[in-house]
Amino acid sequence: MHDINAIRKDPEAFDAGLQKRKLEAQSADLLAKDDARRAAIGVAQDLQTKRNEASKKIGQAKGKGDEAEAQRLMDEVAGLKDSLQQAEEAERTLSQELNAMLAVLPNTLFDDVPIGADENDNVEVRKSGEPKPGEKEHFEIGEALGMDFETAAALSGARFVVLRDQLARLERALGNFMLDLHVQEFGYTEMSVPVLVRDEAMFGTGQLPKFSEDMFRTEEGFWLTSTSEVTLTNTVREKISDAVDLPIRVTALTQCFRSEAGSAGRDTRGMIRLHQFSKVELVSIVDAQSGEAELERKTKCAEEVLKRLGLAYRVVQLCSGDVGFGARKTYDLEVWLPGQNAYREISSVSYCGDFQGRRMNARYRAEGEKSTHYVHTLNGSGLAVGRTLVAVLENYVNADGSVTIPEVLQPYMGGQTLIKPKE
RNA sequence: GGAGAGGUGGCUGAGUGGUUUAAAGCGGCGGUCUUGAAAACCGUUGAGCGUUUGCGCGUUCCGGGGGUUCGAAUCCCUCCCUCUCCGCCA
Repeated sequence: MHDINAIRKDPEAFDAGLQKRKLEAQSADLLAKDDARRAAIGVAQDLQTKRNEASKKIGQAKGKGDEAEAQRLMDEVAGLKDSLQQAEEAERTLSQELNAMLAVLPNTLFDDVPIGADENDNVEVRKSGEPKPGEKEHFEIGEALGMDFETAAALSGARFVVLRDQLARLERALGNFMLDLHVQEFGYTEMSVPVLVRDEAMFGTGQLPKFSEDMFRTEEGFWLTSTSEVTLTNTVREKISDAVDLPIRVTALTQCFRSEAGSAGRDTRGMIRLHQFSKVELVSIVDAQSGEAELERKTKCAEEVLKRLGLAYRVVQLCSGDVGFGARKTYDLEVWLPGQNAYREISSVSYCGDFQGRRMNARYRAEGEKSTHYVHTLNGSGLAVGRTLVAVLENYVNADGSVTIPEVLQPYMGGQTLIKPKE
């Protein structure tokens, strides 16, 4: 959510920011609405002042037992009520209209975000590891090991998967390994959170009101979280934190649910793009000064998972056309998939400034300061577990169809070093 | 699912239609005293919005939203949440 005061102060800068997102200038419309709103507030407040003064006098007269005087005063302000209600209604309506306009505007990009149309214009920042050649895609490798799309289709339809036996355990091993790394070495606090949330939580992180069609909703009105960014970030909703408690770094391994409404025909085979997948999420709540450093730190935390798994990857900075709605700056981690002969997104790490903090009304109080500030938020995958499983299969497959278990995962697999197709 | 009780500031908690401000306590901050600290005592301490160069002035907020009234924390409607008992249940 944007700060209308900031827009009023520098409308040109705001419109320039929208233009970088390929959106029309809107400051004129917003400020016109804001002017009307503030005028309405002034009118309503004047009437409230009159009413309060009159009511006080009536109370005093009644206290003295002077009913005639009280009645005279009441007659005097009889007309006030209607005009006050109208003024309050006008103020309410205008505020709601302004908020509705602001709620659908994306965050302002940082100056260093490169201009571009889509993911093809993203800029490579660094690379790690040597991309290997390979022939088989993960679903070809996985078939013999317990990756079962037919059964999943019978249960739930397209874009679901059933993992059996050693693959199921490998998925669990990956999740546990990631959580342990972030908790033990990077100071994140592990959380177990709901996957069903209310409208307010989805609004706070920016999924609502604009992206309702990307998510699933229950008949009771709950939303299934598309990422635990929603729950982890909203833990500070409507709260005022002490600056000494920042940064708050939290992580969770949850199932994520996405309708994939706009992606028909993309990644239809395999487990790259599913309606349900598990992901380890990393969220930070920080003060206004620490955001950019935290973005670099979090990116490194996510990268470390890939390094320890021995997977080649690259870091790209998203261009203006690819940065998400709530973010000011985003790094994607792309893992090398030999079967696809390509780097594919496996993590996305974003700095949102105070955009979500303002939507959540989440604030902090700096030491020695009386006033409050909105918290700054960051989120990133650390990593998408399903896609990491894909990467392990394609990078560690052997000629006989078996898959070597990366060393760091072996303790999580009971010491097992290899998973083999059934005879 | 049935019945009942509740939601008040950072925390505890009083306040059932009015007479200046949501009492009081705790916690926080400042001060007095002290070599220093503790204790005691004194003072101070909510979040927004509008307006103003500023001091300030005004206004809203007692779970959310509406309503009744000249006037609402207090009365009415509605939604959300918490707790207790019963039922069901991993």
